[in-house]
Amino acid sequence: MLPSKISGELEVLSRNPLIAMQNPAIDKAAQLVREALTERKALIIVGNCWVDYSGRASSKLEPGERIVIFKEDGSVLVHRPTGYEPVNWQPPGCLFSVRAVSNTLQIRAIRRKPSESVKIFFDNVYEVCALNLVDNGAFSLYASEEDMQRAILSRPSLLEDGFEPITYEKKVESGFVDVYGVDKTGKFVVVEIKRKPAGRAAVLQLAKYVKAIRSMVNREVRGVLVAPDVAKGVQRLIVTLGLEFKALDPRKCALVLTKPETKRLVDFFEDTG
Amino acid sequence: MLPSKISGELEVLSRNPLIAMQNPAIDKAAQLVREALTERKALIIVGNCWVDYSGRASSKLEPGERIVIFKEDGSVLVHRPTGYEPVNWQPPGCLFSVRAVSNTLQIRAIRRKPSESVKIFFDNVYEVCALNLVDNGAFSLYASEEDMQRAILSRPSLLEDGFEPITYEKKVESGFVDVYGVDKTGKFVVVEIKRKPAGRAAVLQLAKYVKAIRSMVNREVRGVLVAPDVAKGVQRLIVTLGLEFKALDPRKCALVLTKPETKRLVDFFEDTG
DNA sequence: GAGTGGATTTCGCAT
DNA sequence: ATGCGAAGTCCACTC
Repeated sequence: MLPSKISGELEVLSRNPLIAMQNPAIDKAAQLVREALTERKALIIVGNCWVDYSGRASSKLEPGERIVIFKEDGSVLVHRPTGYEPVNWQPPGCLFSVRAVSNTLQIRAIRRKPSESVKIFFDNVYEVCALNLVDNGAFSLYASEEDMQRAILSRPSLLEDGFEPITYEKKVESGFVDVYGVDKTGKFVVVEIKRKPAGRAAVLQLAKYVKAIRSMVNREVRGVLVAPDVAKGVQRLIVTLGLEFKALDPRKCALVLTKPETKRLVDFFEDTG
Repeated sequence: MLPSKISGELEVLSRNPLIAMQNPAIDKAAQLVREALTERKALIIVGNCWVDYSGRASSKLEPGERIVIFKEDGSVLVHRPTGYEPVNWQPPGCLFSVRAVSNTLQIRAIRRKPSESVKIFFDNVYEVCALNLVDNGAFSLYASEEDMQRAILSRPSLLEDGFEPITYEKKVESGFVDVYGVDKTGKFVVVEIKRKPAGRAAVLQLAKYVKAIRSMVNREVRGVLVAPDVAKGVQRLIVTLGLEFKALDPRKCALVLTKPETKRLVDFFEDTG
């Protein structure tokens, strides 16, 4: 048995994850492109191209140098040198046709429902990479601050037994309260949520909100800071200002959100308890 | 003066749009990556990597083979071999740091407001492309069917003078009416919109809707087919069924939508008149 | 700078 | 299959 690192490298050598051409002739490029698309490989083409799209809408992209990616599932991305979003694209499930006509590489990607067509024309190809990629790595995303808020609203006992949210993001002067409610003794509770160890700023903000609410209602008002932890020295400040701290791990919130939110909030740390 | 095709190729040769390395050692790859990011070039890295994200939320991506793109504007895309969307990303405006530590290429992309960090680690690089891309090609998108609908609603005179929409996408049995309203003589008008030359199916659908509406109201009901053109032989069918046709170019609709829609609906055919 | 609405949204889950 | 809501949405525009 070889060490996994070594065996992995051998595997990569035998699989040959990459076939690349630099500045190929159009017909050579077309050949590699056709092969890659036929074998459902991922494919990168860099070159000077123009694009016609027709389907739900229509668009035309004049010539320029771009990065075009074809994926194993039949999706297409045309990326300009700037911007997060592709300028043209096609969702997964496309059928392709490839032609080399009068020194122009033409690739058409079509799909049904809705019926859409993207045609890409290259008159200059700088690089073609046909890729045989293996990607089984798990992706896990855990709770955002907003997720923690939803978690508390959907299960108020996360904060404390008997807590009942009244409204959330209540507007006060200079901001919004994350969560706002009443505890089991009838006192108002103002909650400030942080998904990271809370610093001084979070505490001061909470104090400000508590003060604002106190000026509006004639009842006792508690201020509770919810975060996975507090930064060093902040605990003292919390006590000094008459506030409270409740530890809550954002990963735990992720597990609580079992309704539609489950989709992206998967078990990340199984050792969370 | 050289022909533009030739001069363009000379320009490409002198500019050197591509520096590529296949299966480089990690430190060599790091060198090219650092250079490309420093010079604000676009950059493609294909290899085995894992990713940590922390910011609005947090995520972890276990090792696998992916395509990673860095763009001139400081945006980052991590693409798995399938799917339209990047699994991890960073919007434009990032700052980068590159390190090669114990045979691992580490790239960090951070941005402020919101404060976010994406860390990408490669232990195996199959391909690195540093790109010097020139892309000034105009992108134009013109109206979708929905845009045409909005255009008519925002300027009913596109259909005819005196037309007043009542509601749109009115539900009838087996479908929705695109636009529904009253003409200047008080008759009901049912509008069916197509962004391409209308075929028999569109006409028959409109006829069905007209029939459905007639069974619901005690008033005259007109059926108007709106499209840039009608397919061959369909005009007869329209007349036979007692319907009407109104020619409307989707490109014209695009120009009508001058409110927020302007952003993507630019003048595409200046010779539209 | 914050807030609002659209997108060739995409994506995932519900019915 | 269709519809609904969320997204690390992104993006452009308004106040």
